[in-house]
Amino acid sequence: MASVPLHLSLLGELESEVMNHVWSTGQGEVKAVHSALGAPRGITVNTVQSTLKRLYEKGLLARHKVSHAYVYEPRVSREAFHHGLIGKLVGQLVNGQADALVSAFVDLTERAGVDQLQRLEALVAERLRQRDGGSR
Amino acid sequence: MASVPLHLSLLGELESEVMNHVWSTGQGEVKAVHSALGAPRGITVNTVQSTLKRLYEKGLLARHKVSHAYVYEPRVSREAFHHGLIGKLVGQLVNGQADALVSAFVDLTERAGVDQLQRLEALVAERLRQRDGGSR
DNA sequence: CCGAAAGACCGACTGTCAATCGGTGTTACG
DNA sequence: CGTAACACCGATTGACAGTCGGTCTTTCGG
Repeated sequence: MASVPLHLSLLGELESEVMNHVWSTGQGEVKAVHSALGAPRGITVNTVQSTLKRLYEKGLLARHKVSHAYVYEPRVSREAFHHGLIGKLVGQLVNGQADALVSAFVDLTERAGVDQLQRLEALVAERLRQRDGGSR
Repeated sequence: MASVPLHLSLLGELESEVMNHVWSTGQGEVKAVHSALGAPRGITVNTVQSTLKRLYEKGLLARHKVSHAYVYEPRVSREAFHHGLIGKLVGQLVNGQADALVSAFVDLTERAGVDQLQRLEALVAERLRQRDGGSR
């Protein structure tokens, strides 16, 4: 019935690291990113620049010129990105059987610690409350 | 601090459909799979066979000979596969900030319906109970 | 025992995409 | 105006998936 295509647009190795760097430091100048990630890898500044540009073209980074150089900065937060990713994955995987997914997730959360489990509980409770007495 | 590589081994288009077919019908003979998925696409039986084989090599399908032909069957359940996928994704994404993830997930679950939200609640409650009074 | 039919494999191509550079313009500044 | 710094474009390499064609092997009715 449901053919599940399964198509997430993930990032490559370098791309991921670059995004993380930019997300962490909140900003990304080619030189800086290269010093932090490129140099250790022994790759050219050029490569880093291309990657930054690709990320920009993918809409994950924003950039603006300062003098004649570009300065990049995140366009979507790490959270938003992850959120979207998980959303897509989940959407594609679960085409009906949300059950399996939910329990799978609880498993994961549990592994992350009891505190997270409790946090999850609180969140769910809140949502349900909003639904119940909520408007809409 | 944490560089998040981000590497999920997803399946291709055809591969996904084949897996779904096998999961649904519980079984996969080349001919059958081809009739169901290949023919409509206008692709050769050969292509389907290659795909089945690749899936087998990836460990997702098992197979055994019946006469001189192979009959495939799922080696991991759809649930297990999804579980694993989500687990990897989550594991790679969240390297510390489990928070964002948890709330993101609740969002998704909510979108799936209140019933799922309640199911989630029940599950969490159960886990917490097990932890509390549980052995270990 | 023999040949056709069914099926499994291997090798080869194409297309997509990330990672990488080199080479070539461009621009800000002393 | 020359140079250093930087942006871009184009090309290459290395995965992979999707697709086949060609070929070797096994099974089975005569």
